[in-house]
Amino acid sequence: MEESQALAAFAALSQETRLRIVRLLVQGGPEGMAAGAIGEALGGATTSRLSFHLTHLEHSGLVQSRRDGRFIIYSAVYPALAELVGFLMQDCCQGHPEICAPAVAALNCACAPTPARKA
Amino acid sequence: MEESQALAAFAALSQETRLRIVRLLVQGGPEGMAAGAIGEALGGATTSRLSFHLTHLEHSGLVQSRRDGRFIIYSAVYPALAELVGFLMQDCCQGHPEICAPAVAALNCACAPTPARKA
DNA sequence: CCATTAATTCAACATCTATTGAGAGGTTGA
DNA sequence: TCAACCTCTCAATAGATGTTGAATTAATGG
Repeated sequence: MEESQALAAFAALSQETRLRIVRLLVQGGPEGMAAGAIGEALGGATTSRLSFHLTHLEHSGLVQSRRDGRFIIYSAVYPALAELVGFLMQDCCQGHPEICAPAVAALNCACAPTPARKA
Repeated sequence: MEESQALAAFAALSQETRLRIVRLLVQGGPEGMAAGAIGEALGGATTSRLSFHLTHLEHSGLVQSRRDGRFIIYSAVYPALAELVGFLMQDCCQGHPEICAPAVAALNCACAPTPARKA
């Protein structure tokens, strides 16, 4: 992953509305959600504001969209999120896993088994 | 982790100089690096600019500092980084690990054994 | 105690970013 | 085709952020 992409992604995540959208879509799974549904879930966001942030997120590569009839469905781009995390934590423990192992354990994701969980 | 902390952290990471500093410190381990050494490693950054960004990072919680004689040593706060990632990816697979497992595998960190590595 | 080294603070300026409200583009079913 | 619906685009404004250079604080050694 290139630095410029990472910067764009972090910039996208540094805004309240956008961070909420990304977390919503991450939890929403691959099916995604229509723009209107996202707006309802967030509450109190004009359509133009929402559109601005969704476009921003799409340009950052963290979110993708497809049209379904009148709706535009947005969904999280999981590989992009993972690459971003990988870019940030690259070479985090230089042969000394004990340094960051407890930190990584905090990931608390069912699909990233930690030594503690022994999966 | 609270949303406001996450927003501050992502904002900190969305700036070129600061992202480079964090990655440098992540790779630098718990011992940390003096402000001057960080400046040299980055190349071409005035001391005031560097100080501005280091202070910004410290306020965000991603980096901590301690004085050692004339030097001020900065180091990464690993648990904060992990919490941030956890906050972003929370409930990313709602019982369907196959959705984000390949993504998480991209983490590529020796201290986060993936199913593929069977550690 | 003075000179030197290390790093921070401050104010001013330029730049970037988000919000708002009005209007326009596509899509569907009658 | 028309009306209803969902969403996007645009220009103006207000607010937040980064850079610069000069001055300042703090610690060390002679």
